[in-house]
Amino acid sequence: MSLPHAILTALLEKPSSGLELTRRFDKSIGYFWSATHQQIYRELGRLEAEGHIRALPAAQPARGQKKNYEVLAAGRDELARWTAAGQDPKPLRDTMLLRLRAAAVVGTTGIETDLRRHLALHQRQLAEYQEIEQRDFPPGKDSPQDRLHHLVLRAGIDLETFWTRWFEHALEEFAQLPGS
Amino acid sequence: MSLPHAILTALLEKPSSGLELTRRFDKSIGYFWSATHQQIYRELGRLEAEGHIRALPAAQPARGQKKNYEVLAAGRDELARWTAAGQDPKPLRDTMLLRLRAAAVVGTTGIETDLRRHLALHQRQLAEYQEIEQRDFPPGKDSPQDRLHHLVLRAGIDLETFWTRWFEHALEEFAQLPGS
DNA sequence: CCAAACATGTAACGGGTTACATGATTAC
DNA sequence: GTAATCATGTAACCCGTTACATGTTTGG
Repeated sequence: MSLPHAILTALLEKPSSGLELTRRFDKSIGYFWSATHQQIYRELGRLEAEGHIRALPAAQPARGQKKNYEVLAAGRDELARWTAAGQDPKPLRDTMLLRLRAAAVVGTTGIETDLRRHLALHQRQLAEYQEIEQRDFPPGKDSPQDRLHHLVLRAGIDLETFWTRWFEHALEEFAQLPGS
Repeated sequence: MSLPHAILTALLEKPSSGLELTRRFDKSIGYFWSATHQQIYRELGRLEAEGHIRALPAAQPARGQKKNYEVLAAGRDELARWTAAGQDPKPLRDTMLLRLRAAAVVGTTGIETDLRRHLALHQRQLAEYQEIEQRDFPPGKDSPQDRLHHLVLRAGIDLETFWTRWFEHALEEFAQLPGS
């Protein structure tokens, strides 16, 4: 139950239409909570039915017609409630780690190529985050909002740093493995 | 489509019944791919129907009766194929980061307690992983299987290390935030 | 005018989660 | 004998994914 709250957050930051939200979920909030346009439209419908958001007037309820949404007081309250409520962290679920475990049984043939590819992807993501940091968080900016946003970005940067190092280490190990 | 392959891996490591698998998914493989007993039974049924595993004979097909499964050649082949095939990494999806982003809009009231709780949980998980490392991976052990298992465990240790540091950093930031 | 891009949806499916159901074995 | 535990399942629901459908505006 996080997608509706991701949408509420995005709409509070800036009222938008479904497609605009989809675009914003390709970056920004999407960096730690991705969603497709189908999910977003489905959820916008529910949020509107629950009275958490409303379509701005002057928007015809027709297909192919842009509909802008804004958050209502009830929606803001719900988001505040959800944000403050305790939640357990989700257990890790990582396919690559599972594949390495499987490789210990059925052999490592073919994985190394994908290890290299994943390393490159994580390096690229890291570079992207670092650019955002330099562009959006110069030393002067430190309003409470900026500090929170920077904290979140820091998590992304440090996570990608961890993964790039780990994949490098993994490839070193593979180089020492017999029959590779 | 990873759960069947997690199960195949577990069954190749050691033939088991559904409940034994469930127990093993609470540790070991479950550290990076968790599953409930309902998921496991559903998937065991499918894997058997597809001819990837079979129930060992001398097991009555009755309710409440233990059924041990072993992997067939077709199952091993499928696991090898899946392990070698290229797969894209899943985008990050983290509730706590989303909550911090929401907190930048609706206020930070109430989150700090949960930050502390999560920090403690990650510290505990880290300690557990470190115990496993000391117990299962003494300097001498370095067969290819051991190296792969150790590599996976290393990912867990380094990930939890990252999270503990990040939560500590987050709490420092919160200490400097006005109105906390 | 027509193709591309914009914009909003519907339908179907599969995996993960939760609640519940049922039979067999063991401990007291 | 009966309560707890072991063991295997069924059913319903929600979310994420994929494929497809439909209408509108804009550029050439």
